[in-house]
Formats: sequence, C-alpha cells, structure tokens
Amino acid sequence: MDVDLRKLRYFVAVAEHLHFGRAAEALHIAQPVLSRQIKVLEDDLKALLFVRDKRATELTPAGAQLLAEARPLLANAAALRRRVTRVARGPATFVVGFMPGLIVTAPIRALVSRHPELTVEVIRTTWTDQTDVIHDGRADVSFVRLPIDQQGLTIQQLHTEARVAALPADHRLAGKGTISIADLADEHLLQDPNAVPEWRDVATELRTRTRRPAPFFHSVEEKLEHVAAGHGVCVLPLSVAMFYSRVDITHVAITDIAPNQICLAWDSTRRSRVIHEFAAIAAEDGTAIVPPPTNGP
Amino acid sequence: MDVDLRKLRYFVAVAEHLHFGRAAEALHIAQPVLSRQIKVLEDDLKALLFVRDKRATELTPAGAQLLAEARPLLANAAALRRRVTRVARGPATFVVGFMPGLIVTAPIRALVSRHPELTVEVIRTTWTDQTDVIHDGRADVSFVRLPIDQQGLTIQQLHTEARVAALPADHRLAGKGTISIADLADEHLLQDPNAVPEWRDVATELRTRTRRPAPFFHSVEEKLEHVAAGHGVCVLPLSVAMFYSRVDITHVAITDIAPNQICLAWDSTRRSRVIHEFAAIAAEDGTAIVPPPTNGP
DNA sequence: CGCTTGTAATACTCTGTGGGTATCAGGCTG
DNA sequence: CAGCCTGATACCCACAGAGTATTACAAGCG
Repeated sequence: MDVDLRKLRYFVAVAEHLHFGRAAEALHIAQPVLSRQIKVLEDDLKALLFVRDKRATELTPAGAQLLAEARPLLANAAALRRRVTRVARGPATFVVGFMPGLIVTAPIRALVSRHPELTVEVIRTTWTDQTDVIHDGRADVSFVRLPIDQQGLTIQQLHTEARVAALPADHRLAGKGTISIADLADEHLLQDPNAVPEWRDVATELRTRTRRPAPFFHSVEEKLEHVAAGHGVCVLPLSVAMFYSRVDITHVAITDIAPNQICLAWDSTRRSRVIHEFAAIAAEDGTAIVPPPTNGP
Repeated sequence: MDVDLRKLRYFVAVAEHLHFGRAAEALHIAQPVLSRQIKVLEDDLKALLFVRDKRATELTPAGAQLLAEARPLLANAAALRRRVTRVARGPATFVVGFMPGLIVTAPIRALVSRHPELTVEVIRTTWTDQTDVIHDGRADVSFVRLPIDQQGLTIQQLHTEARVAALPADHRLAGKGTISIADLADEHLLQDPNAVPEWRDVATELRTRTRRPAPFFHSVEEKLEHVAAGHGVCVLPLSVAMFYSRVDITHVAITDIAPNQICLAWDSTRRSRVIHEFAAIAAEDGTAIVPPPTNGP
C-alpha cells in the first residue's frame, strides 16, 4: 500500500548508474536482489521504469518522473529523522543557519525574549552548505544569499546589499570612491562559481574567459589572501567585506552591479509556529541587520 | 536505515487517537502489533514518542515534532505514487487545476503552442479542493484564490480582482453603482467560511454575529439560489459573479473591501521545467485573464 | 479489600518478503 | 563459435510483521 522508501533508494541508485550490477555494488547488495526489487516496485506502481534492451539500461518517462520525485522525498525522510532525534535529546532547540558576514543576533534576541523557554542555536554555513542545512534537518531556518536552489524551500526576501570590489591596498583603483564593472575588465578575476556565486555574475557580465585555471577557494579568507598577494581582485557583498576586513585590502563600491539579495529560507513542507514567528521578526528589522551600503556620495 | 513509511502511518494513527487499541482498530491490525511497531520506531529514532502512564497516552515533544513531520511526508509519498502512475499511462500530460470563474485557456494555449507534444488537461477544483489536487498529485499546478494553506506549496501571485455583492434584482441597493461594506451591515449575510472564504472576511470585518445558523452551501450555485430567494446577500470575486450571472441577481461593486488575490500554486518539492515555464507564461499575461474590475467611475 | 474493567506490553507462532548463491538467457565481440 | 557482459530466474534462508493468547498494572466500585 505505502511506497517503500528502501525500494526508492534502490531505484535511485539504478537510475543514477543506469547499470544494475554497479548500482547493486554501490548499495552493497547482490545484483539479483536489485533486479527483483525494481520489478516489484514497477509492479507496485504499475509503471515500467527502465527499458532494458540488453546492453543498455535507460529510464522511461515514468522513471524520469520518479527519479525527480524520489530524491526530494528521500531527503525529506532523512531530514525528518534528524529533526525528530534533535528534539528528542535537547528539548526545544531552534537552529538558525547563517552565511558568514550576516549578523543575526538581533532577530534571535527578539525571538528569545518572546520565548524564554526556547534554546536557540546558530550554525554557520558555507556557500555550498546554505540550503543543505535545511534539507538535512540540521537547521530550522537559514539566512541565505541568492542565488540558491529554491526547490522545497519557502523563501522570504529580507534585504539587499551592495557588492564591493576587494582590491590590494596599493591597487590603482584603491583610491577611487566608486568604480564600475567596466573598470575591472582588465583585472584577473578570481573565479570560483561554486564557492562564491557573486563571481559568476561578474564573470558572465564581463564575458571574461578564464585566462588561467582559477584556483579553487574553499573560503573567503583564502580568496582574500590571493587578493592581498596581488593575484587578482574579487567582488563581495558589503557585509562580507566588512566582516573580513584587513589593512592590506581596500574595498571600493561598485555602482553598476546587481545587489546581493539576502533571504530567510525554510523547509516549505513544515508548519511550525516558531519558524513563522521568527520569519516575521526577521522581516520587521531585516533591513537593520546589515549597515546600509556606503557607495553613495 | 531508512525511515519506514508504514511505521509512520501507524504512528500517526496512534498520535491521532491517543489510544493504541482504537488506533489499531482503525488500521485494521491487532493492538499488540501496533505496540511493538511503535516501540521499534522509538528505538529506531532513539526517541520516546509517547508517555504511557496507564490510563492516558500522551505525545512527547519529539512525538509532536514527528506528527507534524510525518503527515506531509506521507502525503508527499502518496502524491508521488499518483504522479508516477499518471505519467506511466498517459504520456506527458500536464494537469492544471482551476477554481470556477477563472479563465485559464490563454496560458494553456500558450504552453501548448510552445510544446505541441504536451497533452494539457484541466481539472476544476472546489474551494476545499484547490490545494488538495496538488498535494495528492492529481494536478501539477493549480490556479487558486487566497487565502489558502501554503504549506508545501510555492505560490506565485498573479493578479487581484475586486469583490462584488450579489443582490436580488429587486433589492434596495440594486440600482447603486457602487456600495460600501457598511451598506451591507443590516443584511443577512449568507455565511459559509469553508466553502466561500470571502464571506469570512466580510463577516469578521462587519463583526456580524450569525443571526440564525447559516445554511451549508456546497457550491456557488446553491448560494445564489438563496440570494435570488431573498434570504440574504453574498459577496463574490468579480469573475465568479460574471461566471454565474443570472437575470434575477444584480451585482454591485464594493469599494472598500480587500480584493481577492489569485495565484498559481504548485508543489514546492518539485523541480519541473514545464511547471516553471507555465508559471512564467501565467505571470506574463496573468492580469489579462480576468476582465478588470468595473467598480471605478 | 477484592473484583471488575480498561489499557498496553509480553510471549509465542506463522507467513511473507528481503537477502543470498547458483545459474540461465540473450547480445555483442574477437 | 567461444567468451564475455548484463540482467533475469530459481531456489533457499533468516528475519520482520502480523496474529492469538496471556500478563501486568492502574483505577473504579460494591
């Protein structure tokens, strides 16, 4: 009667490998078991999921549909497990995720003052992490920077902040009050789309081909090291620039770049009084969290 | 390793009945089985879900958390099953739900012209149905009227429309060009919060106590019968009023009532190219779907 | 106080299903 | 045609889920 999550996991493995033998290996079960379980699943759903024509295993349309559906369902199930066990040990904790640079103490203070019985924890996220903490149940809400994958999330826009260029202190543009994107056209842009999405914006806006393979940065600190060393320049949201300020790096406001949007995100399948209350609080004083951009005259 | 949906279903039953025996009866299984399965689930999650102190079964905080989590997960699983089987028989159908009165042919035509291979179906929803069709997998997207329960949904606002009063043709206010809410204060308001939410707004705005138990309406047609019979008046979104127009009922624009918001909604855990394309189309010509309100001078 | 009633847990059995190994059935390829 | 790759089939075992019978325990009552 019910869908069987184990079978769904098996199905996803086969769909990802498109190969029963290797999928079985990855699942640490024997191949015949997998064949049989997939057949049972197909009978159960009354839908053919794979076309097996000896030599190639392909997804049917129904299979593609199921793959798209099964992954978020499995993720939800795992998150459920984590959230329940979390509630079971520490009583009534509310976990807020945040990207570095975002100051979240104000809304948390407001929440705690209204609910003294609530223990609020914060968890620092990275760029790749910022939505994962919600999906896997580590956090109840998370302050995120767009763009993100919004699948399964409810997003509440809070405020935007200007982006600034981070330049070596002795850079030719360091003295300027404001610059435009065009001024950076000749610079070597430290590019790392995964870790710092703002980069992608600039890179595509400038249509810059990578002149040499960009080093891979895992953190803002690393990137600023490279900037300070004169290996290139980078663009950061204002609050990030403020947070990681150092004497050998100057920040210059960029006038003509899209601002970075900051949002609060949470799992859209959840109906939690605390989440909505926190969202309301964040929306109220959201614009006050970060100092206003200073790129005006 | 995985969460077991069957056990979740069992758990929800016990949580709803707060009584193992009756829950077992509802599930058509024996009570000892249920006791053991819940215990296994508790061991699995490493969390106590119920406090059983002989004579009363109560949820623990972890249990309450699980109840809130389990229901949407089970609903998702059921919807997944339905959507996959739907794809399996009719190839590539896209199902659009709509509330009566909403004209949805324009965006559907636009979608089909871009994807001739796609079969688009429409499904008429009722007030109570309008989000259910999404949750249970009967529709991919649905045109809805606010307010709705947004849990698990992504909502895209399209346009608003004015609300008009439906009056018997010989009513004292029937000749007026526009009226205000206050003009209706002495009328008998046909009240049915579940079926027609606009009513709730008016009822609360007017602070009207029900003078006699309101008859229960299952459709707009029934309600208009009562209006025509002179048993009261009602308020409808403009497009609904236009759709169900009849000679013995006059519509008068109301100047000072909040307009009804019309949105497109879909399951937020889904990532479907067609859904997003349709949403974009609907957003583009969304304001053109319904004739503009005529309550201006 | 002991009996009854209501409720969940325990003990035991049976069956269905998930997992394993061995083997078969088709296509390719050399 | 032999050998190989891949998935399906056949058959067996173990365990989990379902059932019945019974126990344990608390509360109410004559």
